[in-house]
Amino acid sequence: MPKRGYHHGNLKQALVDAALSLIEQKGPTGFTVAEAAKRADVTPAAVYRHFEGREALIAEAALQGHRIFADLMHHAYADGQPTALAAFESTGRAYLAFARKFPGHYMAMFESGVSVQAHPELGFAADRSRAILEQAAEALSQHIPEDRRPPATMFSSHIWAMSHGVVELFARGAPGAQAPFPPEDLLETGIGIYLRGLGLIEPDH
Amino acid sequence: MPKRGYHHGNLKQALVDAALSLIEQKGPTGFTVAEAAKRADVTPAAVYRHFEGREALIAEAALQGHRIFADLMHHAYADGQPTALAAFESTGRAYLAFARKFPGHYMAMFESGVSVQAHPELGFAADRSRAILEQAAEALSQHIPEDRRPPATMFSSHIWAMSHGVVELFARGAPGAQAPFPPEDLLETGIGIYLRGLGLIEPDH
DNA sequence: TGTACATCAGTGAACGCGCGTTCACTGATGTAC
DNA sequence: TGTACATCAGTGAACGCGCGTTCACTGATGTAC
Repeated sequence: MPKRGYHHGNLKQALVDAALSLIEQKGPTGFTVAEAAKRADVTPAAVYRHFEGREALIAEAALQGHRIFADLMHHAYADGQPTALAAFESTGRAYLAFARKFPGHYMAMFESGVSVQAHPELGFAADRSRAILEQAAEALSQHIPEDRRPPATMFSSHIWAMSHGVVELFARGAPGAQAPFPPEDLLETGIGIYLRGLGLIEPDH
Repeated sequence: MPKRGYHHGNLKQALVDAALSLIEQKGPTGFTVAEAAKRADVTPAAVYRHFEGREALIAEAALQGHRIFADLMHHAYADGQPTALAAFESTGRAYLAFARKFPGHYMAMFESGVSVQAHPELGFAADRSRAILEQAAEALSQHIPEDRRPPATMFSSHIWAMSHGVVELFARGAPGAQAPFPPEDLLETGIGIYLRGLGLIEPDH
């Protein structure tokens, strides 16, 4: 157990952590201020020393999620090494890996209903990871003849959409969608076929 | 105004409709029994003459959504006419069209958190539309040489995932994802590239 | 057609509950001298 | 090092609220004769 400094020591983070595990366990709506406070061994009122209210707490959790995610994407991209193609595929996989490893963060970010309008920091944080994927797409698109090269933002959006769809439909308890294949395989093959369609992988490789 | 038969006449459906428009306006969590009853000009208690409770009402709304969706898919598929390819592409588009035309139903189905476990009818209803997409994929896959033909359920899953991802990320107010392109175009081009990857469309057509 | 009775959709009032939030407070920690 | 004071993180109790749900009821409709 980490030492407690001033009073609780690190209540703010403890509350975020409690919220994250609550969201993970009970779903995006299953989180309550009272319960989070209880898990942090603190009175509900203490929450308001660190957050403006319930929304702000979820927003902070989502924000931390976006940061972790962007770091993960950055690490996966690895400055385009060893090849633009491999780096791009890694970033695609990173999406699913993130959802698997940080389900609480993932839910806070995409399923909790926090609005980006009300919390612009969230938008900026999300931009960071999207920018990495777009960078990867941009680098990769250099390998496509210019006259039939789609905009990089377009094909990064495709990958983003496919990744998100695989996660939502097959890597979680979505209605009517038991996974016919492991989500990892599904995403891998899906991205593979898509990249072949762009002429970036040899047909029948 | 439709005539009222016995007492209200058709309260059950009126409640479902009220719930759908509430969900559409206030989000999946913004729906309450009291508010739905109010919109149907009825006491909250009356709801319990027709539904076991709140969950059951949402489940009915979702169920109706699945039926509409399956009908739409069926219509889009049109028994594989004029070609297997065109029919398949139509079913892909149907997903987005449905989300656009029936946002309340869509949200009830995919974002309201009703569990398929607790409501098996939902699972069966969802199976119907999935089966149509798989049928379309199966028919289309006959055009791929057998030795490099992926399982039909796999590539229907890819399309399903891409469609769902496009809808969630770009056709709705999802965090950090302002649409760089119209969702319809994004889905159209995405599916196009994917099908080219499968060798079903001429490269550079 | 008329009357007596059965059915059951919707009422009105109330319930217990847990929620997010507030407020004056207390007491542990940090700081000035 | 010791004392006096300031700060402010967390307390404890309470609030108003809207929720989902229940219950005995009423009165419109349907049915049997």
